[in-house]
Amino acid sequence: MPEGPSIVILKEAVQSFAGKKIMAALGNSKTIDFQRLTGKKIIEFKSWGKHFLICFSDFTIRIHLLLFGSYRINERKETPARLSLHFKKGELNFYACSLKIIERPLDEIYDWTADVMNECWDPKNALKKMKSHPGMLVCDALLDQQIFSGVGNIIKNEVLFRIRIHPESLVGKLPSPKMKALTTEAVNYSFQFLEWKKEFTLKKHWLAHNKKTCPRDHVPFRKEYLGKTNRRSFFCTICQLKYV
DNA sequence: AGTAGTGTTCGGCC
DNA sequence: TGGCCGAACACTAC
Repeated sequence: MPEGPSIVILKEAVQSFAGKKIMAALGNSKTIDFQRLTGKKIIEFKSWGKHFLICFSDFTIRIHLLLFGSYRINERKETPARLSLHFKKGELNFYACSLKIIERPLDEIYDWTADVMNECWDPKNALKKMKSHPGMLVCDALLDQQIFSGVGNIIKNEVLFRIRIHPESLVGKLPSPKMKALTTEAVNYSFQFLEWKKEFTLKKHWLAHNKKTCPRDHVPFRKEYLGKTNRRSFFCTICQLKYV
């Protein structure tokens, strides 16, 4: 489910509920006051990276699907919903997700230029942020939601393979064209991810993630748990250069 | 059939 | 004070 492009798919899928009034709200969430939602009109749906945002006139529900979260539109699962929104016609159900009410205006909270899928995305800001952390590993930089909001582990592995950079390269040691390629490919692959996910052909197009052999050099991929968060990294030690 | 993982937060511990 | 670690979430795919 949950990398940025999947949230864009969710946002598109729920558009019919934009502008609609919530007739009833329920679920097993401990952080949501369901009373507050009933009778409220959804102004619009937004997203920031992996955050899905349901906007009302005076507050916003932030939904994060984490690793296992899921949703159903006009359908229900067996398990109890964390948040279930009922409309005059249809319903929207979320499961195993993290919910939070945001009271402040979103523009005060979110840097829209950091979201690789957003039209406000600005690579100059990403470059500036990376330059302020020269000792950071590129694998950590790509997963840093303040720099590349929406990028997850699959996108990280695919981007680094495509631009031939070793995940343990230091941000400050990347030649400037490689820095640029990082920002360009993070966006480019995210939109390819979006299209392939819609076609249900995402996995078929993986070149590195979960793969055994490098398609360029025909040698085994390294599989290591790297970076601050010890996430799975698949990389080729021949074609992916380590800048240190 | 068991296990790891597209992610993040939080609390405990050193 | 801060960084590191495990737990929690609950399901699917290999």
